Amino acid sequence: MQYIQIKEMILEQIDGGMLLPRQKLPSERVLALSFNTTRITLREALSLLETEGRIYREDRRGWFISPLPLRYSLKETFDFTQMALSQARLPKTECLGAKCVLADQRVLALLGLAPFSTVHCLERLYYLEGRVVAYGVHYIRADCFPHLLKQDSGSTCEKNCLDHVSPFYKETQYQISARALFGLMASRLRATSGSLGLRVERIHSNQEGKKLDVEIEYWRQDAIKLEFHLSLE
Amino acid sequence: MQYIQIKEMILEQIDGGMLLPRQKLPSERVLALSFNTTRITLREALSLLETEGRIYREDRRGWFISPLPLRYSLKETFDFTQMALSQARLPKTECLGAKCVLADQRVLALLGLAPFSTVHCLERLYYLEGRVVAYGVHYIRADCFPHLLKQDSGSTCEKNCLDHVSPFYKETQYQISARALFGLMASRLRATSGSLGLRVERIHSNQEGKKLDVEIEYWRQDAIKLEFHLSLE
DNA sequence: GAGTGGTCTAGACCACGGA
DNA sequence: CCGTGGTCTAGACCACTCA
Repeated sequence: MQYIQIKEMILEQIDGGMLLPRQKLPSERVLALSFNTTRITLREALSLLETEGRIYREDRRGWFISPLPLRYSLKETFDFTQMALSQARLPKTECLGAKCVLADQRVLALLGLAPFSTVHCLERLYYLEGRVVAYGVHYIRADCFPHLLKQDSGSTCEKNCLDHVSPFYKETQYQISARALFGLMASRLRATSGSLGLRVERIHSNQEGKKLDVEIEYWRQDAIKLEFHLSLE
Repeated sequence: MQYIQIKEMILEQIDGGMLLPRQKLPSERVLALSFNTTRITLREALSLLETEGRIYREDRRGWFISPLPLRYSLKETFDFTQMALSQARLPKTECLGAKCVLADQRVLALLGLAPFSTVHCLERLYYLEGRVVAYGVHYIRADCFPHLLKQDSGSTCEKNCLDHVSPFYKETQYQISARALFGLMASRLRATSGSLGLRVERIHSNQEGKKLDVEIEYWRQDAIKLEFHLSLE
């Protein structure tokens, strides 16, 4: 169980403040040498630290120290910028695209739509202190909000669409699961293919129980800590 | 990316119904041979499937097909038996111990207690169709519920303590995170040391905002899918 | 006691990132 | 172009599980 000891030693360095958040670790070969072992064993130790959320990988770029996770509060609406700022973090949201498209099978099912329905589709990347931490896609029923994207194609993405949609929210349905990140998703997050991510799905319904929109986010595993509270009344 | 293809081939077997839930896969050596590769590469493919929640490991026993995950609804109170039964699953709860102890540092902090406070501590294992899926520990303020364990030491554990405590619940605070399973925790769940688990923490407070108890659960990653809903009023 | 998974060694080649 | 991480080979030993 050599890799456990290696893990502990690296952890000491981190906890001792020798290594700062987002700092790059030495190369695998160098680390393997200094722990007097092979790359395979060394990688075992690194993977363990990755699972524990203490370090993260950027595909082909190396291993880095994880910053403190963002506390992600499960609320009716999701406002990344405000959530980050309130925790003294530096957020950035990048818009990847906003268009009106035919809903695919999965979206049809999630929103309970008839075949060939159209939805507005907004894709975003979320950054903290310059590091990509999540990819999010937002599908909004086009029949309920026909002019959402048409009015001002440029700024709609920056300016939160939520302003138009959220006033109608009555119920919010969450689903959370651990998922492996692959292909496009992985590369958008600069993650190694097959690494673990957290999937957060949020469906909103209005007063009449009609499903208005669905947001799906994929987070880097170490980037968030989920929390929320309920109160009886 | 040979291991991706191997993963896909195994997945086909599972989805094709050739392999049933909780059934054991052939040994790593046999699989490596039949895919004409080495154990290391084969294990890469298996780890990927594990991350995706399609198969799971029992420490030193082998790899098994994952059953469908239990839908875990985040509510004010947690009733494993009822949750499982309502989804046509076969639950079993095993009590590992019930005693009154001095609260350790961590529990003191979680419940906001004064040093040297005592708490009732109940430990349980949760099974589905005979497979261990979670370990849970429940700490309850002893000063608020002094006679909880004294009355009938034997049956208290079976008979849910919740009956005594839950009527006072007013607020519930959840925290969810991905954690690596180690040592005692791993062996209780028959998991390989270092494998991924889901940690669910739940703190209940009463009308006056006083924290009454905290439940901490560690779930095998593939065993549950978290969900919940909110509604505005 | 046979076979298993857990761990480890000592290499290798390739494609990509960054200078 | 160099060094990196991603991937892979071909073995080995040990402690444990299970029949």
